[in-house]
Amino acid sequence: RDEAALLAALARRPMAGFDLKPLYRVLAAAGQSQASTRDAREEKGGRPGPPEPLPVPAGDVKLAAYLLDPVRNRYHLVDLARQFLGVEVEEGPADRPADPACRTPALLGRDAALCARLRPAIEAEIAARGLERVYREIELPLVPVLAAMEVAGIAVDREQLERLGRQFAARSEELAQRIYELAGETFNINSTQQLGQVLFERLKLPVVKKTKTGYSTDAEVLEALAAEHPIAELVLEYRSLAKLRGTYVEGLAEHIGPDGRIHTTFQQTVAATGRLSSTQPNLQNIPIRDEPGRSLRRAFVAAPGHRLVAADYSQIELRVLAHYSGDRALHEAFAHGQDVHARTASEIFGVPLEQVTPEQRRVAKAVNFGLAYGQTDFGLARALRIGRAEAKRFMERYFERYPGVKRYMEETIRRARQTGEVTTLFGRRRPIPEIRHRVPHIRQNAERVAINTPIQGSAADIMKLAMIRVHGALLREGLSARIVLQVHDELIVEAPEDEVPRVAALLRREMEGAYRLDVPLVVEVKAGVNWYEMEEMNG
DNA sequence: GGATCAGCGA
DNA sequence: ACGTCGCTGATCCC
Repeated sequence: RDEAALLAALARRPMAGFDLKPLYRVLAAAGQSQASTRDAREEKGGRPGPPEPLPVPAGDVKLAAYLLDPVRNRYHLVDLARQFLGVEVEEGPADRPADPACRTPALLGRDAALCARLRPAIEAEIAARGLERVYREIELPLVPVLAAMEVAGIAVDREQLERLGRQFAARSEELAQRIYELAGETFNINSTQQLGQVLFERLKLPVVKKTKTGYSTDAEVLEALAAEHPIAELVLEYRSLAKLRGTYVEGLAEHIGPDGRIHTTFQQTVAATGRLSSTQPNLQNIPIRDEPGRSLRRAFVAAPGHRLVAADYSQIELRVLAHYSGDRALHEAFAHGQDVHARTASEIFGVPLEQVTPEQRRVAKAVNFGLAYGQTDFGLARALRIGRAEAKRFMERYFERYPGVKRYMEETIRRARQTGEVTTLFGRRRPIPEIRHRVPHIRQNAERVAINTPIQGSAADIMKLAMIRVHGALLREGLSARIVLQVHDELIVEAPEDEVPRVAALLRREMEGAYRLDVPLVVEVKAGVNWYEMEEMNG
């Protein structure tokens, strides 16, 4: 009653504050329940009008502080007060939202006052550092979008999840028994310590790699040991099933709400590059590469009468690289809609595009990927399991054929060394003080960060803009479809069946048009009743 | 509670 | 030293 009126009043007026997304989440949830009662009332009276969109926040000092220094591990009001106002205070409700004890009128008022004093100070710094656009045009407008996504959540088929859990458990049990037989004793396979004793002391297998504290038993090691002893392969499969059961089946089930949906939290001030992250649970790392992990995606479903529509940017990071570097060959590949990995294979192996073999393409793909991360010949050699000299030849060939890319990378490092930071397309900044470090491996690590951040960060800028556009367009066009997930280069929308064609077209239009690069942005759209089986909707 | 190891995604 | 950015679970030790 009073609360509903208060929320309605808040929802009408742009607000400034500290970490507004949780409040927006409350407002979005209130708006949603209001809309559903209104729809029920108007059931006989024709179509309901579009819902009132929440206003873009007028300011958020936490977001501003993140843009000023995206590498910090926290953005507490007390730290900002010290840094920008020179005042020393104890933590209040803004910094301890989970602690009801500090939610006193005095401290609530104090935090509000701190916030009000901080805003002009921090926003002046935002303007001075050229961060006005990324702040006003990206991060602030994104707040209501993320809040709406979190409130929407994604529907999960608990039965399906549990069915998979039972399958994983049965196979897991089978593997454990065979592992104990081969080991000659039972032990905790999940314990790296105990597993190390079994493999390297009891079975006397060769030690290929060590960790700080003992034997390494990671997948790379076990794959090498597979040639020596049959236990290794069994442990590998056991491990992957243990991962699926613990992290995904049980971990996800705990987060299914009374509405049958999982409502993740998108973190907007965590990733140093400007990406979002997802927690409680993380829905940005649901398995896809291999079965049976991939089958978990069958448990992510559309509500009855709905479909999931997934739209992903094709090769967005390489397109950003093409844009930044101006490299002719890379431009040409994208301008002509070529398969870039095949094109790269054709360049480095010196064969016509049509004669590229799958193996050559696989190698080229690894080179293309590694590039954006500043991978070395050593790393490429390990990834492809080839010799270092051969890897070095591939990389040299690559840079011969894409000289613009080489120039761009050298220039990026040079500028980073000069300024101590790198920036993205939208002017997002990341300081990299280590780029001048005298210890080579620290400096080289900084150089990789300098190469990767503008690429990953610009792709993040583009995706965030696209999310704002898609959310706005869905509301404007009076569609009921809603964005439910973002996975870095992919958006998942839940749409009523009859809206699917319009939503697919809208996603393509708004995502491809989010930003104008020197090469086209291309979006691939798929739809289905769950996140596993999706049919392409291109054309 | 925190460090370490491991493994999932883009 | 060797690939960027994240998050979570299990174990082990404090």
